Amino acid sequence: MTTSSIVTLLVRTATSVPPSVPDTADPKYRKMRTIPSCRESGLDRMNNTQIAEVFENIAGLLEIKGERRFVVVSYQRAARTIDHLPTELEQMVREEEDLKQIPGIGKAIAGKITQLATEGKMDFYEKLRGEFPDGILDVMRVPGVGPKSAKRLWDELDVTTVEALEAVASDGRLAALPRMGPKKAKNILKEIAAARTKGDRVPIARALPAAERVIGALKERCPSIVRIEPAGSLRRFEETIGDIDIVCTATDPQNVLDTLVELPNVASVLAHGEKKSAVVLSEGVQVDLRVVDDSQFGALLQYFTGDKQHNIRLRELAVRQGLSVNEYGIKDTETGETESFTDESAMYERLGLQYIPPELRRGTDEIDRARQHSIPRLVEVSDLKGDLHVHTEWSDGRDATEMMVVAARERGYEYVAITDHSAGRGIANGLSIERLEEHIREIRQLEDRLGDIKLLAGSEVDIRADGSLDYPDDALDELDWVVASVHSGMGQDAGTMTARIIKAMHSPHVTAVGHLTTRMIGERKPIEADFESIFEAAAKTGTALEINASPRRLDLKDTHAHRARELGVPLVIDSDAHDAESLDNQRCGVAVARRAWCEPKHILNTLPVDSFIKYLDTDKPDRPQFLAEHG
DNA sequence: GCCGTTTTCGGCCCGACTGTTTTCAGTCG
Repeated sequence: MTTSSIVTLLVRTATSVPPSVPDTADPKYRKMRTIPSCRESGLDRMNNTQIAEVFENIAGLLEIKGERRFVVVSYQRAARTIDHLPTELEQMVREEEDLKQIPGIGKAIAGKITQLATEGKMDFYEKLRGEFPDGILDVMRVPGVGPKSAKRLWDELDVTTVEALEAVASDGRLAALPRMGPKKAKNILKEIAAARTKGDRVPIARALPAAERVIGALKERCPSIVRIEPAGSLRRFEETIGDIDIVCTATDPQNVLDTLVELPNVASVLAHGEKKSAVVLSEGVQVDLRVVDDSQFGALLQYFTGDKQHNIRLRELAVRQGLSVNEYGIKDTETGETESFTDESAMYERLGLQYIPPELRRGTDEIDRARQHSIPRLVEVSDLKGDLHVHTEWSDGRDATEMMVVAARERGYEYVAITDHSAGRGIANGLSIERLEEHIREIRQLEDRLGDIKLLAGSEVDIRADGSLDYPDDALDELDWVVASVHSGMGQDAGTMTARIIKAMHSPHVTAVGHLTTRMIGERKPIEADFESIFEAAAKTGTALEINASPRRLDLKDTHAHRARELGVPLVIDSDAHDAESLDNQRCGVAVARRAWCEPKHILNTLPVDSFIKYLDTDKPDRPQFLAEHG
């Protein structure tokens, strides 16, 4: 089969699958219609996510208006860049930093950001928005409806909402338009219906085990598999996943594709061809499996890993070298010959680039860094020497202390901190002072008995609403490691919350602050606080900040970890395991750290046990300096 | 609108399908 026919097959099956579309009834998408300006939202200031949303909307409206493509693309790129920025733009504007240093942001966009940050509004956006009905972006975001169609539907049928779109698609008016037709109408109705039933993006906590089960099941059943790997947002470790992309090579491709659609937990089959199968699992997650020739694996993996901006930037670079990158390899523009790549790193190397880990592929400055060969060696799971946030059956964990410790030892750790909840966490069976003392004795005895792993008697101590800690000082004195966390009063205003957390950091007993924002991805919103001030206080007081590796939390998130690292805050990657198996959460925390460009030296628990004990023996405010010198 | 070990002006990623058309515009990833 020729390359092009393979592609045809791939894409044909791909497009027959209803893609994940935004649920237009979801309040999240309603919100996009209005400017989330500072005053309207009642916040003190606009955060980067909100600013990014404004630029995304500008791009959409300009597209409908028929603005040149490259202008639209510029706004889109700026939006994405802003969303990934470690520092809040408001703060950068306040401190008069030069926004034009940010890749993708030039004079015009910098000016617009400055107005947004200082005045809470943007004249350009206000005027642009006034030219269109509110719901026009919702209409355009229905798959199959692009900017041109949205404009025509508005002009000719007065369609300004998804409901109106549904009406004209149903009653034949849409089909009657030139260059539309009955099939188009039918597809749009299908997409609207799909958007209403299908969920949003899936938190990585759900997608990850689902992907692993599928890959495991395929490997077990298909001995012909040569290579099989997750791609797309899962491989880049985004917090939420649209669908699970899996790339595979095998000596018997058809067998692999047939096996997928016959797996027991497959709820429905969306496509089943010679090069691709797509299914929806019973838990509601879509899986796309692509099987290709082993010689093209590198290029295809690169292409399907993305992200989109990264691939665009990579291809731009290739063009300047007289080359052209596509999903089959790298084509020489003059000779027209395409070079295949069995692995990604050879492909990057061919373009004069250092290998770029998937977590860094965001189209910001990673390609420039790769060109200078200045991408650092990022932290890996194997660098971790300990886990400093572990629960047992003494509070709300499932397994016994010894079982947790033995499991930690099996993972090669030199030390582990047992950190059950403090007394105030009644719901989590928090330890009274008496039980705490008893538990400490158990931990000391266990350490003596095992002899080959350092155990730290610790606690995850509640930070109360007023910033005091949930154990008195003399109890905290007995502990080797204290993770202080917010578990209640999460609705406090930003000022109160910030002061509360900083007060806890000033306690000499608090070695780290756990899951700073308390968010649960897709379930619970983060606290509101002045994170810049908290990071500064952490650096000053020598309080480590946790990257909580529970995939439901991932807290610190990547941009926060990035900023904390820049400010010299010691970071610690913790599993927050409530059973032995969850100690493996660490890889999720490591992925967050990698997205924050963290090297082993930035992560406290990469220290070998001797250095780690010296760290704890260091005066608290001097600890960041100690880590900088010994990490 | 952004950007420059070719460029401060003239470029700007790539390949594919669908639905509508008789050669292509619009859309998608």
